[in-house]
Amino acid sequence: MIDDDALNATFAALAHPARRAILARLAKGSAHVNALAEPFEMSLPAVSNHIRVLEKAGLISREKDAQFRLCKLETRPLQEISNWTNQYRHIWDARFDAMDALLSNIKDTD
Amino acid sequence: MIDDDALNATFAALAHPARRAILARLAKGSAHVNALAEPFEMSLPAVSNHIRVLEKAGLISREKDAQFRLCKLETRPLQEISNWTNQYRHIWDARFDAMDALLSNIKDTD
DNA sequence: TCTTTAATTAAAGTATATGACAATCAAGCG
DNA sequence: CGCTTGATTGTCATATACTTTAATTAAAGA
Repeated sequence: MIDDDALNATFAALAHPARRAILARLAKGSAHVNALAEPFEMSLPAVSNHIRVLEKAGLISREKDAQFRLCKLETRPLQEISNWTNQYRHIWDARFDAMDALLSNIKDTD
Repeated sequence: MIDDDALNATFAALAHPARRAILARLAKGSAHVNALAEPFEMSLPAVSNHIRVLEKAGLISREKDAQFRLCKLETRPLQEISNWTNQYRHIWDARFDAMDALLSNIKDTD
């Protein structure tokens, strides 16, 4: 299971609200570290570390631009967790169908 | 952001391969704790703790049956991370389209 | 060169996660 | 009741996560 490690890293990275907020910000466009840190109460080193975690999980990439680091959202890990989640979709579909049938039945006998 | 805590718990729970393996097993049907622990090298208390983490995240529920605990997969948190991931789907769609256009262009000028 | 800006690294503290083993609880059975 | 089975709780050790402050690197500009 080679991508087991990848899933571990991706899920762990997404488990922190600050990191999800950073991704949400990057979904609107690439940004530098200071700009990403600005909305947070946290210190800059703390944000820098969150960015490092996101990069190690492949959720973002960083491009050097003089003394700046331009951070960009990467979607591959998100696609992977989407695929992983889809393994279970038939189960919630089945339960929804069962619920639906139950409700129809109640309505019919009403 | 009330469901921020829920997402934290769900993503953190899914970040451990043993816990994902337990969910995969439960996708095939409900099972008792000992049955869930059987495939693992880990001690039973360790598995019991993983199950506790999954339950706190709402990913499973437990039903008492004499001295047994029947564990059942719950899909709501999985649907929630599916929804969360869908926020980003337009980005990877857009990038795929851009890549597609680029490849078409290369083929046209070939 | 000296300074400013952008960002990372280092050191340190607190907290939480993981897992082992031992002990315990709870329920059913002889 | 005493025993077995299923599962949890307690205690401990190790490791990793999160955050801060202080210091450092890297690049640009006066």
